Amino acid sequence: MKLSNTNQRRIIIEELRKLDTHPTADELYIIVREKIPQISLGTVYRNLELLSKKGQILKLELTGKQKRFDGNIENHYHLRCTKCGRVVDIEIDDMLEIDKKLNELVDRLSLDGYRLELSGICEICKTEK
Amino acid sequence: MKLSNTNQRRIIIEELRKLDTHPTADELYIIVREKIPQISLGTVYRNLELLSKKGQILKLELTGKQKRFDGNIENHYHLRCTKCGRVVDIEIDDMLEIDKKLNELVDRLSLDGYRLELSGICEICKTEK
DNA sequence: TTAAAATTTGATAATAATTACTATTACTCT
DNA sequence: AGAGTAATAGTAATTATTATCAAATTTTAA
Ligand SMILES: [Mn+2]
Ligand SMILES: [Mn+2]
Ligand SMILES: [Zn+2]
Ligand SMILES: [Zn+2]
Repeated sequence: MKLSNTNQRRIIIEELRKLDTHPTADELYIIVREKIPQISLGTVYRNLELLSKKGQILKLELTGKQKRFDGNIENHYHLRCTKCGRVVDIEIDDMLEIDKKLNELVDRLSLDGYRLELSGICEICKTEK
Repeated sequence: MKLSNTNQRRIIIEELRKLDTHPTADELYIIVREKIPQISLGTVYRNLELLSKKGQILKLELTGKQKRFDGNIENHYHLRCTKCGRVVDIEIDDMLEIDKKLNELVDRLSLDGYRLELSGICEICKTEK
């Protein structure tokens, strides 16, 4: 099935792509309402789900009860801050090697993939005493 | 605060330790009711939460909406089956190396830890059909 | 041993996050 | 433009989990 071009859908992707905060559906809903005040929360949920199925965005099912979404579909890793709960992108060279090893494992065992989540204190929490 | 010795708590740990299926709270509730028919679901939730905080069991927050629990607190890895949804233990030599690398990373960046979940078809689904 | 203090329980209510439903509206394709 | 398909807003329902609280059980310590 192909996706129609609706205003709602376009704004949802646009606004998500502006963020690096990995918002939850309700967080993005608040932002999108500034552009389309009458949009419903269900529409945001529905589209985030659809878009992630189509591979246009990422759905992050990490620890914590709410799903989060990411407009950046490049292969990268996330750190969940144990203090503030933020999910932040992590850029480490070592990851390349670990990623390689994990992909080898996945290939050899004919698996689908893996999900890796680091946890610790984020940079923001580190700097602000 | 120390935990009292209640019959409910004892049976919950006992039954969980007999399983390698990583049951959800409601799945374990059904099993425990065979020993203590009047036990309430809230008691099962409460105790699983407490016991995991005390480190006596593991709480697995993997993909999927329900939390799962594990009586085996040894360091080991899990595979979520994309077909049947089961969570199964995975025993692979490679994991040792990957684990080592990940722990090095965690140490060097002063993180807390990491969470890794593999996904693919489990052995049971592979053999049947 | 016993009684007060602390903890836990079962029952139930409440909450949080997500999904389902549906009449109406918007897109798409010709 | 008009038929056919898909999506929307608004709302209800569902699912998983947590909270509340009086009664029961367990612990502590006299
Ligand atoms: Mn990201
Ligand atoms: Mn296990
Ligand atoms: Zn933080
Ligand atoms: Zn399976």
